[in-house]
Amino acid sequence: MDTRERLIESARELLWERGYVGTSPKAIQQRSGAGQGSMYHHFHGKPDLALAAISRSAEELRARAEAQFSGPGGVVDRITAYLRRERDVLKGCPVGRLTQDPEVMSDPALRGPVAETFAWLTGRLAGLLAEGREGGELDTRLDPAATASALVAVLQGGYVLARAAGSPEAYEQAVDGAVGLLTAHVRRPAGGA
Amino acid sequence: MDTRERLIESARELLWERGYVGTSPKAIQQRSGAGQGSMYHHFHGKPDLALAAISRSAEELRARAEAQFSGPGGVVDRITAYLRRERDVLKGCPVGRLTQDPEVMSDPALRGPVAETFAWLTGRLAGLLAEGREGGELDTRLDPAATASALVAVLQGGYVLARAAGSPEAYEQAVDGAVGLLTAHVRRPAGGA
DNA sequence: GTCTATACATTGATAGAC
DNA sequence: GTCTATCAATGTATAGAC
Repeated sequence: MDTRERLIESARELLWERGYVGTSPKAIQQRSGAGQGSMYHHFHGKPDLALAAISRSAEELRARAEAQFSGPGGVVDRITAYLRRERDVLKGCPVGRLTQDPEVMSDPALRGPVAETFAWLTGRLAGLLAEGREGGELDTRLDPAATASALVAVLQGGYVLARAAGSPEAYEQAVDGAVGLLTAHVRRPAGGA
Repeated sequence: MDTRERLIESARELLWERGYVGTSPKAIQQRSGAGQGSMYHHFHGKPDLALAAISRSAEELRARAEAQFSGPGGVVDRITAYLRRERDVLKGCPVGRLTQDPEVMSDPALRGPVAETFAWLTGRLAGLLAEGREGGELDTRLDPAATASALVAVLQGGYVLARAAGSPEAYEQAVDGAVGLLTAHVRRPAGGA
């Protein structure tokens, strides 16, 4: 991994752990093993490097989610697999975390990837739910868009509960609750993969 | 309002807007109109003042929630009223926000009020749901504890979605989705206040 | 109780040698 | 491309006068 790459990966880790305000260029340099001048050679400054890091985290989140959404099984199976996928629960969501950072939200360039990620995620889930409803797997009374938002919110809020409690179980309980509520809307099992 | 009080209120606002790492003693002093020495006379330092501010925000959240929980109507009415209560959605949750702050979570004193708040909130909601189930208002298949966690998570995650989208509508959509899912578990309308 | 002065570390960046 | 100065501003306090 070259210097530029190490800088991006170190910035990603630190943004995840400490957010934008809590992450200094110096800390990024030390974690990556790069010197002062090296960082400023590859990037214009902290915002520029942060943009590279945020964009990559957003892409990664999307790719990992898509892997579950396009997997085998019925719509409810795939959504449940996504919710229950193994996660670093106590570390929180590397993208959702950034919504709490005023400096990220006030900079359109940094904010862009965050906004796009959640727009895509809720849209993709809404599409799956609509598919399940049309295929007869889900109750017709279920509102795909609203339900999709609620499911993404349970994930993001589950991280908050887990961090507050200091235990991943709080996340799992929230997901159990969401899956339990969703299950009441299942009309018939999926027709298999 | 005396100086000590103005310091606490200014710290509360800044912690809400910018988090612990993003809030400097200097900024608190300027917002409150107090001088350097004045702040260090009333508090031992930043963590001490932050503890006072966090404790008060936690108490306030609890009081406001309890006002809805002990209000009129059936269990589902009261929970829905709580979820749909008017909120400064784009500002986020003053307590939940702190879970993203590594310096808050690593200090047991600062973390305490945050952990207690969410433990109380999910417990209180679980109690209401259990009450609704025993009274015949809710389906017996509904798991009170898991559902309570999911509802609190929808709130916290709804804030994240709203901030990402830059609009309170994202929060409202998530709440609509949660209420829609919960409604499927209602067996009969509540017996009135 | 409040003020001003002082202090020392960190932040975010630039300059210029190599 | 990377390194070592250097820098002005900010962060988080302490000291001591009033």
